[in-house]
Amino acid sequence: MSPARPDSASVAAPAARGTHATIHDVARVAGVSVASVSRVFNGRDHVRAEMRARVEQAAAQLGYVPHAGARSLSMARTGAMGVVLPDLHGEFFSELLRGMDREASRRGLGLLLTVLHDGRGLDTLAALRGQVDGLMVMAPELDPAILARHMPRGLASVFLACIPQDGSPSLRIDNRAGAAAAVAHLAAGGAKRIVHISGPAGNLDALERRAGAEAAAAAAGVALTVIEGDFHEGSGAAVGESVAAGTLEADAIFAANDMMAIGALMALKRHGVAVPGQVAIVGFDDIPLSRLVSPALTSVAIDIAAMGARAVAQLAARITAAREGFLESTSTGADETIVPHLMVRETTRETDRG
Amino acid sequence: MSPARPDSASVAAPAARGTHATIHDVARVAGVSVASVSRVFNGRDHVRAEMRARVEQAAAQLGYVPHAGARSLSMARTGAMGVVLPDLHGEFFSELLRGMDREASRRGLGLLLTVLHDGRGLDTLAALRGQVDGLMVMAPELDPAILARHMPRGLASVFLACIPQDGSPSLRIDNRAGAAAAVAHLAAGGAKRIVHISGPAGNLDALERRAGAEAAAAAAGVALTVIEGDFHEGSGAAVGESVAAGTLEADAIFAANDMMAIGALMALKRHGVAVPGQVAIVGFDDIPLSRLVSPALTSVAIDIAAMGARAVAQLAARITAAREGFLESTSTGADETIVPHLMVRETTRETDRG
DNA sequence: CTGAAAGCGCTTACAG
DNA sequence: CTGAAAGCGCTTACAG
Repeated sequence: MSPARPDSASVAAPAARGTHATIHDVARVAGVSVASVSRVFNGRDHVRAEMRARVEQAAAQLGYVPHAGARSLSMARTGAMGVVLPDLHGEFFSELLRGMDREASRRGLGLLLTVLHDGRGLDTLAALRGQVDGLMVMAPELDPAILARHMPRGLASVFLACIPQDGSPSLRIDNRAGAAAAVAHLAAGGAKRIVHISGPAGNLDALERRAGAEAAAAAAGVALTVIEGDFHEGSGAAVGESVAAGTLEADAIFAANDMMAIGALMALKRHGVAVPGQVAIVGFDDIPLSRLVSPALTSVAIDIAAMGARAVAQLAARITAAREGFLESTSTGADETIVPHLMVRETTRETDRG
Repeated sequence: MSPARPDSASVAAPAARGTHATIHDVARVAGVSVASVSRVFNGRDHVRAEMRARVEQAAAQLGYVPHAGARSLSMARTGAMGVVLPDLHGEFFSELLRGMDREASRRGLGLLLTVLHDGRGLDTLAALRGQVDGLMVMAPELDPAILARHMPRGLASVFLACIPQDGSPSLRIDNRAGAAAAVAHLAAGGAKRIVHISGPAGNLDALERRAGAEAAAAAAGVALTVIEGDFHEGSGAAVGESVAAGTLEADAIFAANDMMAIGALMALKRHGVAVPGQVAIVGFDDIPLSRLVSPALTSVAIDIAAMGARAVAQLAARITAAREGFLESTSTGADETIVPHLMVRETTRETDRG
């Protein structure tokens, strides 16, 4: 209705300056109703070939692209899934996202990333309503009650490596079993005094790994000293330094993740301590890097990408179920537990090069 | 209007089953207009304290959360930025996302991820209109013309490491300078026959790095043989094997990225070739891993996270400019070039341990 | 097969 | 300060 800028010489310019053509513009140019334009673009209903041609013509001429936001409002479906992760770094997250993306893009779904910088970001979760169809939440550090309080009510969700709230399915790593396998392996290799570098207190994965390590150590009758780390290389290095200096006695180290294990490994090497000759090492996660350090790191492996893909599949199932009316109280989609396995490499076995 | 399910005993249940309370529900319960509810939640206009209290009461009682989709439709602002990346893996991407997230969450913005699996996914780009406020696109492998054809018209965007289309600003790495520095460093260290493991043909970064390497080799008067790789560890390993076998003569290797450099390094070590004693190695990117392999890899460093953060900042500026009416033809936000620097480590310098 | 109209859940001039 | 109404750009029963 507003007069077109006279200096705009282009064909059938859309309404305002800089603005996109809308479905109304296309309808007007094609001389049909907006309903028909919608039908042509969604292709479910039947439309006459001539109508289709005219609409497609007009759309091409105007450079029309449907507005995803408007569409999702009227269809009550956004085509995106929210991913809520703790502060991201390292290969664990790129692997997880990679797996999620693989499955999501197969289904034509987008991924909306939200990072929780230790707690901050929680309030943005509720704001995700209407922006995503569901949520995948990984928050191993968070008090479940706090997390629960911030979850947008009624939004389908699946929890990764943290305790599920409502009937939401969860994907859990069997941390106990993995840690126990690591310690049993070290004991079988002759270790007598194992140091466990744990994850930060309050982290669920960390707690479970520690419990598994303690159980296995008790079962094998070997000593286990726990030193709290923070999942970063530095805290592993500190332990390595202590062991090299003799402050801390150990013939084996089991770290709650690979980065700490690698930190310890580097520190020991720096001080000329033979690995695994004098001190054997096992990590957890089996990030791609573990294979590349030398000696290559023995680690408890989980298929991180597969876990991401499973999370997407579970969430998709849950969204469908919700749409078809099954209420949320029913736990749709059973929980899944991922059982890790030990990747034995050079840090736990004598190699022929001294 | 539809009769509430009689078995639902909960207080003031929202309209349909499983459905969220809307702004209308809150307005009804609070006994005010929807406009007032909106004002309370947006807090720009003045509202009486008593009104505010009643609305907040009602909202809390109903568990009301504003619908982001509806909001963004009427405000023409989604609060999300689209990130378009090539198939993601490795630390480069987690670093980039980390940097983007840092800046985006500071601004209260979300990140919507779209991965281009070599070309597939391009058609989903247009569908992003109305779902994000702007786009950050990294597509070094794509024909710029093809990319241009698929870009949603009129959506603000910034290009990373690829040629900008319209007046969109771009963030470029000075690949030539970085590669030249690497080769000059090798030549200065005494290398006479350098093998360059390039990235895949058609990749812009790869082309530029190669060009920089060739120029520097010519300038230094040393021989440079180019072998095409694919940016993955395996192709670097293959070159390492050839060098170890003597099929390929080289006293230095410059790889177009770190993963290939590490592949070569591992292969050489496996065959007992001394690094850097017999063959020196330089990589590109300086991913965190480079520091951890042994000997630690000399590499051309770029601050990847900072680059991600800059992209977000540039895009934000561009979105603001577009909103305030500066037309897209004007190139808002100057291009930025990031100059890498050489991180010298053990693969190019004799260490005291033989 | 096609169109007029209502509706998705918000925001925001426009009047009071 | 507050409310009624129009509008954001789509989709989808409902009639024809």
